[in-house]
Amino acid sequence: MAKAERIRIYDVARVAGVSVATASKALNDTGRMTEATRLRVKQTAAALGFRPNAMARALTQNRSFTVGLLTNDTYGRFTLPVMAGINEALVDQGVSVFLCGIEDDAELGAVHVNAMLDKQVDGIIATGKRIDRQLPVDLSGLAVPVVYAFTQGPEGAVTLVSDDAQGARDATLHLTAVGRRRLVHVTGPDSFASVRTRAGAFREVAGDEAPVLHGAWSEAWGHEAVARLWAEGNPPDGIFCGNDQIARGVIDALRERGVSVPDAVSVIGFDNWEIVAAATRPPLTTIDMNLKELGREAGRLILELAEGKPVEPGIRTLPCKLVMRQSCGGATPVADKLEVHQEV
Amino acid sequence: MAKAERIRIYDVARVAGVSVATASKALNDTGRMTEATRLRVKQTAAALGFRPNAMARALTQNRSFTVGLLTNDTYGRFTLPVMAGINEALVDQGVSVFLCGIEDDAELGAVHVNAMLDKQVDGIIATGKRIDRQLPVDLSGLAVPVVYAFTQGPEGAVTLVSDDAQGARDATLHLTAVGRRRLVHVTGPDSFASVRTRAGAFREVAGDEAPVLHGAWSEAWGHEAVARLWAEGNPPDGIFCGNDQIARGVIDALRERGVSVPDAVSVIGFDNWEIVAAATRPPLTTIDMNLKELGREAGRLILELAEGKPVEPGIRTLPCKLVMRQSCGGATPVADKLEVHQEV
DNA sequence: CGTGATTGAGAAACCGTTTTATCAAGACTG
DNA sequence: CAGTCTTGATAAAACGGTTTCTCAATCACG
Repeated sequence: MAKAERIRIYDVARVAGVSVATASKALNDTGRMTEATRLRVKQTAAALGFRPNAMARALTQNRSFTVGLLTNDTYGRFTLPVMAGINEALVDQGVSVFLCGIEDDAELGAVHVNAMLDKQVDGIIATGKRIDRQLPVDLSGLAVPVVYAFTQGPEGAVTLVSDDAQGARDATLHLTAVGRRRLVHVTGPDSFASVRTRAGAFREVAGDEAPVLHGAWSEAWGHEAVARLWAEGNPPDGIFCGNDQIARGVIDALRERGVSVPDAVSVIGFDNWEIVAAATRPPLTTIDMNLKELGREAGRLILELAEGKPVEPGIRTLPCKLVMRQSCGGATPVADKLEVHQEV
Repeated sequence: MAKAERIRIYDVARVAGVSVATASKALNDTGRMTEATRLRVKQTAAALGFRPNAMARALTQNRSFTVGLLTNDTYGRFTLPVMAGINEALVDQGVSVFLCGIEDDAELGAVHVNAMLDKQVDGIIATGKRIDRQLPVDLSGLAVPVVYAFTQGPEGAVTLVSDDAQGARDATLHLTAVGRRRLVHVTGPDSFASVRTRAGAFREVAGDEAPVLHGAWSEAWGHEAVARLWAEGNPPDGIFCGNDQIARGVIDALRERGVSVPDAVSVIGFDNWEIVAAATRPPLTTIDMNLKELGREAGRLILELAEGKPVEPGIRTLPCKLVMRQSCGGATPVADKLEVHQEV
């Protein structure tokens, strides 16, 4: 469509019969001039299909309308929803996002950070796959603002995390709400902060004696946990799993044992990884961490920082929400697609 | 670390006792000068920690060292490996990647494309979740080069796809290699070009009469297909599935029926979606589409195009490769992590 | 009606590079 | 030794915008 030569502001000015200075001011709604002139310039620009060269603009304003997103989450399980939220918050402002996957390689991280800085990013958002670990790069003392989303930042940084405690509490409360009394929590390794937080919240609701089983973040561990629980007497009637993969393993194992979900046992997961949660039989009731909203918020914050507005440092906690499907019984099952995309 | 003021080339020039022109040429290995001068400038630049302002550079060279990646694959199943490859090919060249998810929204697509063009991207790579569909944006006649990776481009475009036929052939051959004779193909909807290609290749090897069952791309369909196949007499002893999710459904259904995989039946998938393939019991032998390599190639091509080098248009086909795990028997099972990351 | 304040618009400087054109000095050439 | 060729380096002009000054024309006011 648009071919060869790009329209420059110079062209707009000439056609509109004004100087470039006036044209610039007209288009940016700055400076003083007749409303008529401003309108004429704007219409001319629109008619000519003028799109300002972002590079030139960046050079003078020292703003590139670009932010960098750094992640070490290769599969994108966490990064993609966050990214979607960020983009959503920024696209209207004309801000684009550089995505850089850096594995856990410090050197690669440094390379990418430098590339970003060279490109004059207005800010950097760091995100990861684990809330209690820092990325293998030092982002402190950079000339640009940094926001940490779903990964740990240094003291005094602006950090966004989802509310593990509230999510775990809601999950456990949901189990009690559907009438379960013998609750257990099957979760990941004790070394994860979020595991400890969730386990704490679980016991807050289920009682200090309620069992918590630690293992890997895998379906296999879900199977094994069920084997253990059913080997002892008095198996649970409500299982809160640390993530959806464990939950899937648990549900599969229960079916293999002939234990009905949700009739005999309710199972609830954590993450709302749709690809897993929707494939379990029955579909998994789980906790959604609202990562997209977290991304949106991160986008908003980095923008404010980039514009020089003051942002209070510290950890901001965003609520999780319960997504009801059919693995807990009790509630009316909701159509999957609907529920998942229903968020505001 | 690096604080307040950035070092400009002006500073380097002053300290090195040369003009900015000389400094620029020294650092870019252009122009004529004593080797001594060149070296002195370079050393000064290094000592001062000079990093050129990419915006300013972009303005003169009309190259931003930036490319846009457009995708409609929300889950990142296909996009992320492609992206990883692209980044790998480009990071050494100092090129960064804008990632834009555009769902299937034409308007959103246009917004993002325009944002990219404003930022003077050197090229755009379009990728998607389906090889036979175009993205809902028109990228033809743009001022910048475009490469299509794993998505359909218009006539005469530079397009990269994985070799569905070869992959399907290899999968089927593998089933025969482990001694299977009654083969079936359980795959996705007939409307997908890759489904038809793979089915064709399957029959090429397995015989024209070999059954092909079409359904959804889901575990549920895998279950149902098994139910159907075992309802009739003479069930298959080798099943080639159109993707890993179907394969997982098939394997689960077989276990529920007490049919041993791989003793009684061999199952092979397609995609090598590790999160699925590694979680099936037994782990899934499957076909890897080499998406990362596809991304690398896309990166290389877009770079050549951006540099004005001639690139022959047309469709380039990259080979798939067989990833052996344990669902087919026959071969020595390979440790999962090893196999997956072993690629060159 | 003269004078100071306000308004609308433009000229020019600037942002940090690259690149082109220019130029002085030294190296050949005949 | 005068004239031409190289060579190494520089000044200045881009690149495409934004922003700061400056200034003439209009307006308000006593």
